[in-house]
Amino acid sequence: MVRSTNSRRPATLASLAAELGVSRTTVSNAYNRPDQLSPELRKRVLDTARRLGYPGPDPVARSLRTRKAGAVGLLLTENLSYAFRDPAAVGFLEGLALACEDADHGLLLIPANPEHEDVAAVHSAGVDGFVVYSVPDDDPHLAAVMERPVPTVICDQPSLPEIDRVGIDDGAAIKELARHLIELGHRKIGVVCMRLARLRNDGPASPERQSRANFHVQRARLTALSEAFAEIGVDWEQVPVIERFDHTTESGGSAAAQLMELDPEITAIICTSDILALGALSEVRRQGRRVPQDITITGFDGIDDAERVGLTTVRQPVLEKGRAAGRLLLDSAESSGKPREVLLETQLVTGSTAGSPRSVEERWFGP
Amino acid sequence: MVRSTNSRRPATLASLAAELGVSRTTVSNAYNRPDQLSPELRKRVLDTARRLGYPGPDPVARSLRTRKAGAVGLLLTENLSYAFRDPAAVGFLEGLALACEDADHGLLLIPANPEHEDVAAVHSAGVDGFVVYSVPDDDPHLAAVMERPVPTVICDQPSLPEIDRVGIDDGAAIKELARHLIELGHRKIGVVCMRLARLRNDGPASPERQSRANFHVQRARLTALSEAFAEIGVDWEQVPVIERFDHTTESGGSAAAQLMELDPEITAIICTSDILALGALSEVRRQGRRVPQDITITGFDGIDDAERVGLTTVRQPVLEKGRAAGRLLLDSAESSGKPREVLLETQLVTGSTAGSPRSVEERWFGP
DNA sequence: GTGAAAGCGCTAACAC
DNA sequence: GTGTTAGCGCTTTCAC
Repeated sequence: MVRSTNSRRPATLASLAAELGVSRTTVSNAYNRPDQLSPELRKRVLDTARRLGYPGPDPVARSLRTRKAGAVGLLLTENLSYAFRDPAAVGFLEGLALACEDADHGLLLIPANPEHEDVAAVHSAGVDGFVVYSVPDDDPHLAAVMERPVPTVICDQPSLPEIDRVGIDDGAAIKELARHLIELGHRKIGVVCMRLARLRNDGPASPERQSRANFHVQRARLTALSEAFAEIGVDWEQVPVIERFDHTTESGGSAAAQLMELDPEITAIICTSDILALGALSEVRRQGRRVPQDITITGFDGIDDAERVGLTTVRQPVLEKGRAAGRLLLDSAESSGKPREVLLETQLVTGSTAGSPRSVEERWFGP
Repeated sequence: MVRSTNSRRPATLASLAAELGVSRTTVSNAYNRPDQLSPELRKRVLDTARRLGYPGPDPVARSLRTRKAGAVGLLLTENLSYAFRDPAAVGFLEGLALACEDADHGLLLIPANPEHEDVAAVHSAGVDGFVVYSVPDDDPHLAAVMERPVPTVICDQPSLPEIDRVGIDDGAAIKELARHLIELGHRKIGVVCMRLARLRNDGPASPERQSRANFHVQRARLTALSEAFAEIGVDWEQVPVIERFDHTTESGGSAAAQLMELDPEITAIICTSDILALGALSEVRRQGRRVPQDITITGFDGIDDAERVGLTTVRQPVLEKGRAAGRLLLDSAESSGKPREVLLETQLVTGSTAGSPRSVEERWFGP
């Protein structure tokens, strides 16, 4: 196997045609419409192409002409490499890749560093459409995507009126979880949540900040929690909510610590992701507390590691989300104008990290 | 945020220029060379663009003109979605994504289903270069990549004389592992390896098949093992090697079972990947044998799960491999003609799954 | 079954 | 600082 040449592109469709003494159309047909010319001629074309080191029609030129790139662009909130760190994101990617593969499309990961406002990468992506995965509603990259005259599907957030979307019912899902905790008897809880805005903020999130969150999913979950607990008379103003910018177990751990220091009386820590919950779990145990006897911890997502340690959480079909997003995008032909929305089912997973809170007496004097 | 229009592309650089009564160059400059025109004019151009719903220069047309796509293509052995299942592949992807991000390039995952011979996806990828990750030397997609007149870097396999490559010294790495087992006293071993050719084969791999393997990495490891054991007088012809096509823990488990049935006397199972080893571990334990007291098991890669369970293995820097491959490709300008090779360091990880074999007496009558 | 003509939308010299 | 010219390499009616 020898590389034809390392130098400058040697031959074009036109030069090949000239060499052969046929028209460009014929050469083009040899590649794209074999039935439009005699097998002999086609063979002659292809053979000469090999001899001249002609690599076949240039994909970019073809794209320009056909107005198809054969690729789907993916925009993520985070550094590209982050996408490979978060199991939920990896699951989503897998599903999306599956859908692309089925439709013979490539998947272009777009470098959209959230720290930078530079949206050039979005502008220069040669794609037939975009999938946007969980970005803040004021993300400049998202705005750039919306400007591109190609179909777009958003997964999770934001929820835009005109745009196809796939997601879950975040509110309903976490409400089910909240009711589970309420039934167990929890009244004093604390919350650890992911970033609520594009600017870093690590610490307590006031109710104002919560309701002003630029991440629709986080906002929906917090709102639903407040509603669920309001139903039993808990004043949400008194519920500590700790925000973390980085989505890591370390963040989850430090947030849990901060929470317990802020209000030692809480009997449960609700985390808006499994990653955060896993970190909280470690931290709580490091402090010598038992779960769930001393404190209850819950997550969200249903990643493998969570199930492995028996975390009480909400399982969402991340792979299906990716696949649904890809399908929606690649079926855009059928899009009859009105935006479509796909809501996937979630499932409460009652693990071993949630239990009934002990009474204050029990806490101090044993069961 | 409103999508300018959902209909057909409304404006082009030319129509914008006409509308403004300026030349196309000026409009182009407004986007690409702000310093080439007055700020006022630029503003007027951009404003009119917004008004007309002009989304900025078409990326494909620009690519055609500039001969740059701003993207790197990635070719994998497996279905795209597999890449997200294998932790080693995910690590590689992360590294590669990092390198691409640094260079403001996108990463295009190319759908190259190994079951199909259809290489159209390779032909239609608008990229500035390819990274090829661990494919068999007779892969038709690889051949298609080699035909494209763009730089290419291969990671792991195959090892082609003309092409830049990044990898590890597979032979040396596994030899170190082999010597470790030899020192522990193992003489009767069995091997579980990954696929050796493009066609499915699940079962024993003869020495001929081993040396004819289309996967350079597997071949190198098997050869090195045979050499290491030859040094102490072990006849490699007698060493059972079980091949598995699918790279899963299930495969590892069934292969281990097959191995033990084939030769109940083996005291160690060397697996050529952690995934296979993890599967072997489960199977062996399921059969009631203790590791390492009853049998020794080793892996290769150093994935998180392996370290978690204390697998004796070889750690290789998967993320660094991805990053190195990306850098090599994106630095191709500096490529002075002669192919470059980057070999990364590996490290023997002595975990808790390798120990001294018990004597036959001990096996039957206890220690 | 084959060819001629007409661009797809853009950028880069170079001249003004 | 702005415009003119000349393609980048290809596909696609539509005649022949």
